[in-house]
Amino acid sequence: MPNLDASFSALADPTRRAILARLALGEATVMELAQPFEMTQPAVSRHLKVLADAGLILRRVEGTKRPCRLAPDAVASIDEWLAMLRKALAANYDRLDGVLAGMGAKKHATRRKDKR
Amino acid sequence: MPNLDASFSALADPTRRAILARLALGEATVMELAQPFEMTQPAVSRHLKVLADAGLILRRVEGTKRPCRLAPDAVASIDEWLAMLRKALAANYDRLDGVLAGMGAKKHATRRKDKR
DNA sequence: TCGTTATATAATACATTGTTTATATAATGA
DNA sequence: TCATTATATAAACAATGTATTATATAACGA
Repeated sequence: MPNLDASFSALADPTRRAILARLALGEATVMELAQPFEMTQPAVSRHLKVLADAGLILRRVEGTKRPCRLAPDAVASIDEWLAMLRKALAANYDRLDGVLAGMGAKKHATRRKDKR
Repeated sequence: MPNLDASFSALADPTRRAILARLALGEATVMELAQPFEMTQPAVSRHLKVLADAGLILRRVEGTKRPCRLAPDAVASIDEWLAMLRKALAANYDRLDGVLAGMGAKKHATRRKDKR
């Protein structure tokens, strides 16, 4: 299983997510990806390398082309981690609900946007 | 819904994921979080700000403390995006399976680790 | 009110990342 | 074999992000 550092780091970049979204529509070569994204080919190649290293995409060789596609089990490991959070949320939420209600600080969570 | 850029960027950092994992065990104050992670308090504060801005955690005020906890719907928006990938994978995988099989390039994906 | 505790902010040093241009490599077709 | 197409790599650099120390602020307890 690919490591989470690489996976999330890869997904953290909007360009790479856009690339994945594009690949969700089907296989695409590097040039095909470079066009809609208004970036140079080397830039896309670099992003693809990041995605590949993270195990999010797979590449095959077809002549001089290297069509990319989404990696089947990429999402799985990410899901696993998120499942941990999900589970914790389910548990903590209820628990805290009581705690918070009991101290009058209920929905009053005091979240400061950025303050000053 | 929080934006994905912020969410994934926040999750991309191992320290922040560790903090979330810690928070999965229950609420914790800044100092409580700072201890196990062997970092200075300001560093943790900064990470918490990132997590809060990304909508991944909530903070409430309790005296001089500011206990943090996981945000209930944080995972949701991330899941939505991943669902898109998941769906695409389900669709593309089958489709490509045929394509690949039909051109002898099957499992031969040629993924270069880092080459040289 | 004063010292302490809990946390945030500022200034700064440093590492990482993303982009570009230029160039290399590798397969294709004439 | 030569020009072309598709992609990768290198070098350079700007932009970001992260960690640290020093300092500010705010609530608490004596």
